Amino acid sequence: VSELKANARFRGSRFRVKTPRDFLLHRDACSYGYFLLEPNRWLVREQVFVRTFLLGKLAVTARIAPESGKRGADLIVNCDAKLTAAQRRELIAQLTRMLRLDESAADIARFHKLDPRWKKLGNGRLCRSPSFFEDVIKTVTSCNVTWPSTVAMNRKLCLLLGAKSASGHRAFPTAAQLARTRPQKLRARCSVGYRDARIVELAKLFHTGKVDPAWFEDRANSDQAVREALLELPGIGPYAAANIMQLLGRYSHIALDTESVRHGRAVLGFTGSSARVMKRVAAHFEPFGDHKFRSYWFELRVNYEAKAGPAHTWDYATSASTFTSRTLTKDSRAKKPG
DNA sequence: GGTAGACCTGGACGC
DNA sequence: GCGTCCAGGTCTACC
Repeated sequence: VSELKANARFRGSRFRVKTPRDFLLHRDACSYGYFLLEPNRWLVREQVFVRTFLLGKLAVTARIAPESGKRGADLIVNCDAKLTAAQRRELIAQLTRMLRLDESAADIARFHKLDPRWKKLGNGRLCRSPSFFEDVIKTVTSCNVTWPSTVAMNRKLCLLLGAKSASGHRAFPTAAQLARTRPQKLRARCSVGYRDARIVELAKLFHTGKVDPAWFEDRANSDQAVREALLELPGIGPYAAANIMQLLGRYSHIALDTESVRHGRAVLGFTGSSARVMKRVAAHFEPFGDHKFRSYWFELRVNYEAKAGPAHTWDYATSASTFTSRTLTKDSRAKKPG
């Protein structure tokens, strides 16, 4: 019954989107933890991705499902509103960025040539946000907190500021919206703590054009230049910069954090201080060169999935509690599911 | 250049 | 139910 009701709300525009020949929605959408963060929803039972997009001023919720279970199947998109041709193009552009549909099978094959461990499964694409801005804010909400807090911050940000679609879902706040929000309000209503001023400051930098997403997305700029520019931003340190770089499709740096240390000790068998283990983890992935983040990330995921099941069986409702309980490790709380 | 401590929130734990 | 402890990355001050 609930499924029927859900479908009834998505009787707006319906269209199909081409995917690369190796693409699988359940694998490539659930490839990085951001698929569990609002306004993204992964419906485990239906294996459908739901997300509210902002198209100009219109918030539109879309249900995205593969036409079949085969690799490279078209995606069928059902919206809760009628879209103009321009709005449809914009939604497809955002979906393309999010699911990395512009990363071809040949691009993924280059990664597999360097690290053949993931060739059979086809792992390569890492899910991200429809915009650079959302990726930056989501990264800030993942710093210095455990996963349930990151989930809560994103949920509350959408609830407080996100535009509402016809089916009642919320979009992610825009830079303009966050830029005119008082930090104290963010802290009180969204549980962002001391990140309040940093989030508003970041939003102002984007809103005023002092941060130009096009510059960061431009492949002509070197990884080093992009990294240095990211480190100039408030709330962005070495971990956040490396994470945002991988979200930009630049995999030459590993986002080293406490999970890296846990992995170094538990899986790679490294010993010594945290700083020493971290250095050894960095050295361990050095042979993977410009693809090292992906090698690192998919290696981490092997452990997550061994303990919590395949990522496409993780849903929003249970992920927060799942990843805070001690089901993943005996001696540490898992922080960032992938 | 390296390091210690403050910054917040929420889960775990002991009582 | 309450209080305490702890995890988590960035930033600033200090050596």
